[in-house]
Amino acid sequence: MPELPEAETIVKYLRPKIRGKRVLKLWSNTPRLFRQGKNLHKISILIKGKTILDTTRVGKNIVLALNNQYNLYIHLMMTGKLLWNYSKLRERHIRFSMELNGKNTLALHDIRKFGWIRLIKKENFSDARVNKDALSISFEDFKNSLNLRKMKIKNALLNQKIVQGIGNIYSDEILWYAGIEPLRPANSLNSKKIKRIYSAMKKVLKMAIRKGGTSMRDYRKPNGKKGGYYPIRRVYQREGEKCARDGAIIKRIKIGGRSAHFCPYHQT
DNA sequence: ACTATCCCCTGACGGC
DNA sequence: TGCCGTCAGGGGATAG
Repeated sequence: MPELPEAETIVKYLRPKIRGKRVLKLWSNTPRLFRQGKNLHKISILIKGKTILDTTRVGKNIVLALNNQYNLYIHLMMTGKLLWNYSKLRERHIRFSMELNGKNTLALHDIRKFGWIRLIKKENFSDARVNKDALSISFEDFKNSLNLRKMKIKNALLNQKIVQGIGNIYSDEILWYAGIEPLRPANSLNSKKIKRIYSAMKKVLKMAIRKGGTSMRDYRKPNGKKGGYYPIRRVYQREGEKCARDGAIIKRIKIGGRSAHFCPYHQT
């Protein structure tokens, strides 16, 4: 499940490879990919012949900046992978590919077709959006946003309108480090507790980036290698195991249709 | 403003 | 062997 650290890992890998490359040809067999009434033809007209200036990330979105007024946004959702110079003979589930000069190809592999690709005008790439990224958001903005919500803190961390980049794995991990129970209403947390969550958020995401992300089922780096966070995770998918902090048995509950894992002893 | 629920899609897995 | 139900989970839509 690509979340912020996985997107960051992909961006770091791709950035030097595709900087300055020109887009020669686009291919796709999945109309749904483009959403909002767009299609491959409409996208092609605006991209073909353009140069990719840079590769960045906002939340879980991967952003290719073109040398015109557009950015190409890619969201991998749950099973999406970007493949660099993949082998056509080996891969199933390729939904989109982009030929670049120098005989290079960037392809989207996505088993469940939940991922999407959109062209977004640079003028709509607002600071407000960038400033909600989990690694950029200020403590004041984070705290003020949580103070306004009575939703459960687990859901608040997953809500991309509040903070961008956290998914189910890292929300569990962040709350474990912060010692906060996932069911707690966001607006019931005092400044001190929000500070703990804020610090844990930065710590967990940076640690996961250093490890190259979490490979559980589908996620791989564009070179096909696995990320290294999964073995060092503290709670996610550890129901019934002992908490690394205090030895209590880790519980798993459902919150809003998603699984949440936590230590019932130190997360309060 | 927020909650609850469904849907999109495919593959893995357990029960029989 | 294979059929069926369930689960994985981000985000959009919709009803309440």
